[in-house]
Amino acid sequence: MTMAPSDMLCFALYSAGHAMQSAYAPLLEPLGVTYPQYLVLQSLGEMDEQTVGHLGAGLQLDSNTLTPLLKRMETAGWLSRQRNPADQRQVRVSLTPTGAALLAKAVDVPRCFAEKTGLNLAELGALRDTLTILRDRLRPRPEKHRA
Amino acid sequence: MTMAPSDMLCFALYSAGHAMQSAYAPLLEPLGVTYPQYLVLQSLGEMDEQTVGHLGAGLQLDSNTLTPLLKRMETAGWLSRQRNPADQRQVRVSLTPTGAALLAKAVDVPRCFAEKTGLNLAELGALRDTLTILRDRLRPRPEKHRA
DNA sequence: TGCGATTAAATCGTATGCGATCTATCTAGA
DNA sequence: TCTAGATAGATCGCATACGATTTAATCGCA
Repeated sequence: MTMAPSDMLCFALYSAGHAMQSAYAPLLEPLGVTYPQYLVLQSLGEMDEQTVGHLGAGLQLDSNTLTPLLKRMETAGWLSRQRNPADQRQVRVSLTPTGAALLAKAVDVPRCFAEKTGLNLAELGALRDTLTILRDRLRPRPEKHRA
Repeated sequence: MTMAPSDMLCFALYSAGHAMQSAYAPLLEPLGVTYPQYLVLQSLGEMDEQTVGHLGAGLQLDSNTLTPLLKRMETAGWLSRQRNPADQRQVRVSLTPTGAALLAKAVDVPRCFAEKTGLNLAELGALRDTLTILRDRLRPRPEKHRA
């Protein structure tokens, strides 16, 4: 009796996450991007010129993951990274025309993925909300130095 | 308008999965195991003497991931790997007494995690079922060579 | 019986994630 | 003004994931 329901929830989350990426793979492979790279493109599509930190806040990733990832994407020609002249600590990331074109070619990807899930819009939204709430409970905001 | 609901579902899944592992981390760190290693221990606790392939079927991982992971766990003294004399292609994995003791020390981990989620048993079960269904839709069984 | 097809792991290469630390820069206060 | 502390990224090391390929062993069937 080592297996408890909670246990299975964690595995369900773990394996569903992998399955999600494997479902995205055939959609993204023709474009030559990985799933995390696709998230970066999408995020920059929503708001260009983000700093590494801002991008990381949105994607829940730190610079130790983002910096190498962004450098690979810069090498691929999809984005540019430049220090903020007003604050040299910051690096601003922006889409290149090539990157924007790539993102444009990916417009149908989310819909294709949605079809694979077999869920309707309401179900997709409900599951998303549940997962988002769960995530925010499990990964509390850093809160800086909480008073 | 590049962001569609389906899109956000995938990110919710992605980030919730990471958050889940980060919530497990402080529970597993004292034991010195990673989350995937914990899954292996748990799986062997349910059924000892599994082959790499059987373990992989349960955890949805292939030998390219499992072999190195199992070797690290063998080095740590938690499990043993031996070829099946009846079929030398197979490797049977089993818990050592040390590994079994480690698993025993982890009995409370699932409950601690469940508390962090703030969900009751029914909610945990419902979410698990939804995710499991979704996962199986997204990662169809290999089906061998489908007729 | 013998050999080509299958199967089970292992190996290789690349891309994440992330804890811990380092470096450069900026900011605030004595 | 000058420096201690805070910030933003970058770097390092290690552990997954996984596509592609390789190797060893077994099986199926002429």
